[in-house]
Amino acid sequence: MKWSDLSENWCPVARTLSVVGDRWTMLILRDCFLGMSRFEQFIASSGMTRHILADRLKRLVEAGVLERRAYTTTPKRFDYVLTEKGKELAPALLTLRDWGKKHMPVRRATSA
Amino acid sequence: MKWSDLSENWCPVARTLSVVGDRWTMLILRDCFLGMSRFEQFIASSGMTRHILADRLKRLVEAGVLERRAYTTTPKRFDYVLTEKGKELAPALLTLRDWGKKHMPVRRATSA
DNA sequence: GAAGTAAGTGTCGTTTTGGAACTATGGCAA
DNA sequence: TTGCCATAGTTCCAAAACGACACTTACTTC
Repeated sequence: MKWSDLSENWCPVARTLSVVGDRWTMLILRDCFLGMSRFEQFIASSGMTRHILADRLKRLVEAGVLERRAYTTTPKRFDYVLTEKGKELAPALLTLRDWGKKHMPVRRATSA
Repeated sequence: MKWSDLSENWCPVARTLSVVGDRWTMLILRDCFLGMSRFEQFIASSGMTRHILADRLKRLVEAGVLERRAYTTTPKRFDYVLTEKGKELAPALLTLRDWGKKHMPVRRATSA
């Protein structure tokens, strides 16, 4: 893997993937679109490890897709919210969702 | 990573990602849409290692996104071509491309 | 019969990941 | 004012995935 090498690739698809080309990253974004914004929420929702979540959030903030905003100063707690750039990933998530609905039916429900 | 665990997830986005939620996988699909179909072509185009390419192709074939077709029987050579299911990922690739064009400008060209 | 091509495998050392515990800071409650 | 809980991470270790590159197999061509 050369995460960052892709960011200067001639191909815009590759450049996009340098930011969101990771299963966990996409799931974080999905959760953001569902209204989540906090570390523990992402953990509970996605099943990823705290380690990876911390790493992916950092990358997304660096990439300008999410913004890290303190919502309390005293114990220093943060919200992660979509920037305009991040919000414009909605169509991508929606096409992935549509494809999944059509081509990846669930055989047995895992929760609902 | 729990590649396969996601395939039965309640969320269609997650299920889709269980198949294509990987930077290399997406790049292979991009190349397919650009008309490529052979091992060495993918290698030359994407810069991934043969090891990973072999693995991802196998997964994509298992997922029904690509079809592995022998184009010579004597030395056993194969083409990897998009199935209908695979072709329907085009909108997803296009939205990723559009986002990349808009939000991930190239600072310096790497090849062209 | 030596070299080239296509499609992988094998090996090996380095990264990344998964899992779980640990830290820091403050709230609340007894 | 000690103890427990919540949030947002960080640290540690073992296991899995990855990157680089050589090697294989089965032809073809020179």
